[in-house]
Amino acid sequence: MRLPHQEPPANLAKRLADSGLRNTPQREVVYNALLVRRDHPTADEVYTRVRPEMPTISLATVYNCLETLVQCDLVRQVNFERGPSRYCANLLPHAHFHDEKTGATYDIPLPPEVLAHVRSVLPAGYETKTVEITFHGQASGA
Amino acid sequence: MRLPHQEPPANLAKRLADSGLRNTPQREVVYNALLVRRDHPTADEVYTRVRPEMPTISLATVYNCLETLVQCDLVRQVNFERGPSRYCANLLPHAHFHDEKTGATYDIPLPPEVLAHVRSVLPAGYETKTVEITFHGQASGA
DNA sequence: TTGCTGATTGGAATGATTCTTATTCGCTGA
DNA sequence: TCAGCGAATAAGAATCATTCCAATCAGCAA
Repeated sequence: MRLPHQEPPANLAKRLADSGLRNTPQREVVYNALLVRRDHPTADEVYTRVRPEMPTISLATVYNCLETLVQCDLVRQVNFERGPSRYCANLLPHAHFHDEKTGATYDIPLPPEVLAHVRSVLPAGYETKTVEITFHGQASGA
Repeated sequence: MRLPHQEPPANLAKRLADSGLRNTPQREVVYNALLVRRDHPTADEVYTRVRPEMPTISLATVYNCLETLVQCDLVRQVNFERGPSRYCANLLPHAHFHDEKTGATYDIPLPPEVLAHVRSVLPAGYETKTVEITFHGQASGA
């Protein structure tokens, strides 16, 4: 059984082409880093993870690649509490749980009916593309 | 009829005392600035709004006061998309709507049952204190 | 009045991100 | 295959929000 949120990396080239952008080795390794370890790394963390494989890549390029991926809708950029941005390759509807003790972030799947219910609170005249839901608290190991 | 989200500023002294903190003129003007104009200002905007009344206040103090107010649960700090933090004196449960065109932020009241429904997606073992819900889109004038 | 503690100031320092500029790359057409 | 062109990358400077720091300052207690 293939996990539905495991987008095959082949999508990258297609999505880039659809946006009129080129595929490059840098974009591939950056995207792959996000697919391989889905722990919401910062740009800097992606940078250090990617350098063993591509030692000449620059931090600026990592930032550029991440921004490109976000614009191609392959990656979600996540910000809470004024720290560095974090990046997330899970494209299924999900909320984030932010553990205030450890700082870790977990994906929480979001059933369509919950999402619909949340959207229903919007008065007429508010057109929304995306909804972000973030829980703050702490996750017990149990 | 008094609007339920209009906390009388008298609360400030009490809340500060409850936390073992002092009330100061700086904290008062900063808190008042948030009550008077509830448009989710940044620290810098609060700074410029407050200076006419208190020209000697420093930006660092504005940051300090805002942080204090947040810790006393009198003010919510809001972050989206890696801009400066914004501050919100509305303590009723509400979501935020962020207009991507104008950059404005609107409060969207959140009925308790919606909030409960959202919380219900959390698996066992996730203890949460706060939930943040942010819509991104654009609000039509109509 | 004299200390004491917490609060405020102003400026320096930090950290994440963006900008700038030069260089390189990859593709297209000759 | 080669020249030309625009996009992408690299390296470092610059920016912006925020925090830190050291020196006062204010209010209360002895």
